[in-house]
Amino acid sequence: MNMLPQWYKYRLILDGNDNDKNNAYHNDIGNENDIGNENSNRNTKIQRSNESDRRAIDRGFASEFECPLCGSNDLLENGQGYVCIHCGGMPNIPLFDTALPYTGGMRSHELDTGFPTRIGCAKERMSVHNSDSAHWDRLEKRQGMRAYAERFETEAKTRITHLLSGLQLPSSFREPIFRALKAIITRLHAKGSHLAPEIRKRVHIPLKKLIPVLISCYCKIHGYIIDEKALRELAGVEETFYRQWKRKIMHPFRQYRYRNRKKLVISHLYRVAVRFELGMEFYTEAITLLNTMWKDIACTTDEVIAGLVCSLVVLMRSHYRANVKISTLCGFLGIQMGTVQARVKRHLIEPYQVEGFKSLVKSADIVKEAIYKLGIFEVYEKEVDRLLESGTLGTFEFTILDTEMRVDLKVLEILPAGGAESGAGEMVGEYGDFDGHTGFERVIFAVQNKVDMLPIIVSLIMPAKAGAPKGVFRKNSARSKTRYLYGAKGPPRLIPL
DNA sequence: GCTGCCTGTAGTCGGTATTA
DNA sequence: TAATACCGACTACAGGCAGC
Repeated sequence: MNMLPQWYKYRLILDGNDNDKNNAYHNDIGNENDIGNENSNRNTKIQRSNESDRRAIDRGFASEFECPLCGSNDLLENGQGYVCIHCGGMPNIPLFDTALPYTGGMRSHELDTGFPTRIGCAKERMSVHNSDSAHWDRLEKRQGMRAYAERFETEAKTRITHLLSGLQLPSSFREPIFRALKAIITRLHAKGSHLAPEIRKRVHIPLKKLIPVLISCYCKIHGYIIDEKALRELAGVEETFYRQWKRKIMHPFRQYRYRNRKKLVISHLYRVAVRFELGMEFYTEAITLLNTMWKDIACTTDEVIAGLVCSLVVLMRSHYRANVKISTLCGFLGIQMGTVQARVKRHLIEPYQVEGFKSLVKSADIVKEAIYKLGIFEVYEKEVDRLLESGTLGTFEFTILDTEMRVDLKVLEILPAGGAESGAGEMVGEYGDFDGHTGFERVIFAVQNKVDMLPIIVSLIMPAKAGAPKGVFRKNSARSKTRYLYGAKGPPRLIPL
């Protein structure tokens, strides 16, 4: 305590439980203002003023000279401010406020002057004490309002910052969350609140409880996934309160009720693709699956939808399973694997009546079979398995002409992975046929890159023009896809065709 | 208040990596 | 090589919530 500044001793003297300290304070005020020897009526008025003064000052100082994080009074002064010696918190207490020059015409009780004064200047107090107590009470009320607003902002922002840093969320969330906090408090006490008037009058929620709920809601609205259990533990708020007020706070937010859910889910898909280095191929396939299944799976939370879609793509493409575990993926999205398993069974296995499903990973083949029944993905791996079993080998090339989309299966040239300009590929399997008369539209190659010897699946999808000569197709109507087959490490690499 | 659905939790099992 | 730790997966069960 000896490290605190001289004027902080007033805080010690102002301790209301110590009569000696009170007397010392009263004497101090009395001497300063030279009002100690007036008539009894005036003494009573002064005493009441001093008492209310003391209470007002105490209220103002109580939070500012305590560490907002741990509540300790042991603050260490340094060159820029004060630091709590227990937790290292830095209360927002400036040593001196020199930003605003004093002008004699200003009165410290005026709102919007920006002065951090508490009880006015000595001259002002003198004039007030010598006049009427109503004026004094009015001043005190105004000062109290401003002190509360400052204390509220300091405490709220400190708590928000503490929780954001604990959850490793961007510090840029602080201001919008603080604005939302003020809006929520206004809303809770407003006439138009959804709460009944008699309840509204009694609503007084400690910031300690309200802020974590608000942070959760803000992250939910903006598509950020947080560990709510960690948030509750960090803030020290009970689960029952948290759940109840989360619903109450979320309800009035039109922004949340009418949010673009699909857009938020897609943002989750992108985060998964980046986090697990699955590449844009995973991302686009997940979006395709999401769009196809959206009507069936939309009746649940955004994170569960994202987890369901990502899990399905991972289970469908075996090369992804080397990079990501389903449980890890679910953990990343803040959901449980059991939830995804129940969704898969409900929305995929049961509708398509696929037999033999036991569990998510163990029955990956069953899941894959059900996904193929959606009709949106090519059955690459099954087809290529058959290619490899056939043992067809040979060297092929293809050329694509500018004027017409002509595909010749005798010609094959692929660009090697890694962006090299060109390189010959050795075909390890070949499947399919095309015929402009019959309309067969897909050709699948299994090729082996000579650079890293990885098997790569190449698919050409060519809508055939009825009646056209064999091998001639509509211009710009062909599209191609590539797939790695087995054992690919690292992000998938696409081979441009 | 009941019911069914959705979601999360905790216990358990099995496979794999690590260490003595 | 055996013991141990860790991780992923599975499953039963409990709690919350909305609809009736």
